Amino acid sequence: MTHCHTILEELRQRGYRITPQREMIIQAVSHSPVHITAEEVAEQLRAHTNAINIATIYRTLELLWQEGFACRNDLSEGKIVYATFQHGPHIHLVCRKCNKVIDADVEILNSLGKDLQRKYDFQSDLDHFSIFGVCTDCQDRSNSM
Amino acid sequence: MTHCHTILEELRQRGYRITPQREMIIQAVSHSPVHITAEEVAEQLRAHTNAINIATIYRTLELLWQEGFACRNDLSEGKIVYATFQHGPHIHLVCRKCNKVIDADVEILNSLGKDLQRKYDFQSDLDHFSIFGVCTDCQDRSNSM
DNA sequence: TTCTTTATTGCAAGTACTCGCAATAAAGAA
DNA sequence: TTCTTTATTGCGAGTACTTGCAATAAAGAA
Repeated sequence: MTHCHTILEELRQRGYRITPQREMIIQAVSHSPVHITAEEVAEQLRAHTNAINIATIYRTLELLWQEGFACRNDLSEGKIVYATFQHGPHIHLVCRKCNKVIDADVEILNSLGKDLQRKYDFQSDLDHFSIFGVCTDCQDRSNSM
Repeated sequence: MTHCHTILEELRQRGYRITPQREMIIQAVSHSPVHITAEEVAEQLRAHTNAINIATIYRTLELLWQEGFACRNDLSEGKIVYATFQHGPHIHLVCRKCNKVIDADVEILNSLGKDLQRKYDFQSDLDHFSIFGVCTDCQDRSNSM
């Protein structure tokens, strides 16, 4: 609740307009305990109203990402997932062979973030981050073939 | 030339079949000096033959990625780009505000790769890697608003 | 060389997402 | 409160990519 309102207030202050559609979409994303897709937001909202267009949902999710209120991850499932930063930062190690996702510790990225800031003055989004590669099981599998 | 044949030979040894389509697609990708999209591969191949279906191109690019012969990057331009490892590893710092892409040094990721290997036995694809964030210019722009 | 197996292709339909444009409505001004 | 400006929405069309399935053809066996 509080979190939603913080985002809405910040958006207003940055000159964006607060519409009922945006309120509902932000509520849905920031209350979701897990990453959520645009289609899942749409499903949730259809319970309350059938008056929100899917294009608006895509646009709002893009906005939340661009303004730094949400992360946006391609988990190689054919869909992009979004989440607000309510639920603690983490890294996804995504296996490109079996699509398994391992959640890793953020600490591992601390020094990288600082290096990128220092060397390139680039403020990197490392809080919810995906790294592709090959997991243990799939490494073994290809060795034994 | 040599590079193509290495990939083809390796694929055959892993039990994949070598078709004229795959040969042409691999040639196109591995000779491209820059990242290339599926549609760009199709354009190039249309010069030689008009007999390759776009679905085959997508499938072959996916295969090259899964088997570790190509990288696959979402540069947030609405298209996915591919490249083989001919042209030296690098990192893309992609600005989520203005979509600018800064090429960074790979060395910056060396310790991360080792950490992920050690802690999670995860073999990460860090050779052509994208990191989203906000570039210098866009940081300044949002501070002054 | 011919046969057999089955991976791969092409096609057409489907899904995820984007974009241009006219209509609507938020937010500040009067 | 009403007016004005212009960001935002909904719609429909378009793009990027995926998938199921029958037909084709690569690769090893005979």
